Amino acid sequence: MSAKVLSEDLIYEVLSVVSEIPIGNVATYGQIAQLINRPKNARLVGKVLSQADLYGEYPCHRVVNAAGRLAPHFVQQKSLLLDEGIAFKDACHVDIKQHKWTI
DNA sequence: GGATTGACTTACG
DNA sequence: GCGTAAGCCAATC
Repeated sequence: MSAKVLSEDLIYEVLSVVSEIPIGNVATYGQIAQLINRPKNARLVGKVLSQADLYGEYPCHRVVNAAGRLAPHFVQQKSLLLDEGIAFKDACHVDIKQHKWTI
């Protein structure tokens, strides 16, 4: 297998999961962290996604935190989610109770 | 190689 | 629901 266990593998796994999030659903960082076999690396997921656009185009806007809040550095996220039919509770909170991605 | 930081999570008050 | 504290891990300085 690959000898790399750092960023490139992490990025590949994270983006692979993110790309599988169906339209109309959102996932949390912790959820993705578990899917890539790293239940404690929720923060790494966010850091990877911050650079994900440099590795390719992925629906990183479908990824929110456990409270359903949007990324503080990703203002366009709201528009992208609205375009996919995601319901918002507030300017910075999606209706995660309704749209949370079930594995 | 230690200290700091970060698109997080959970627990507690 | 919100602020604070603690926990975890990799990248960066």
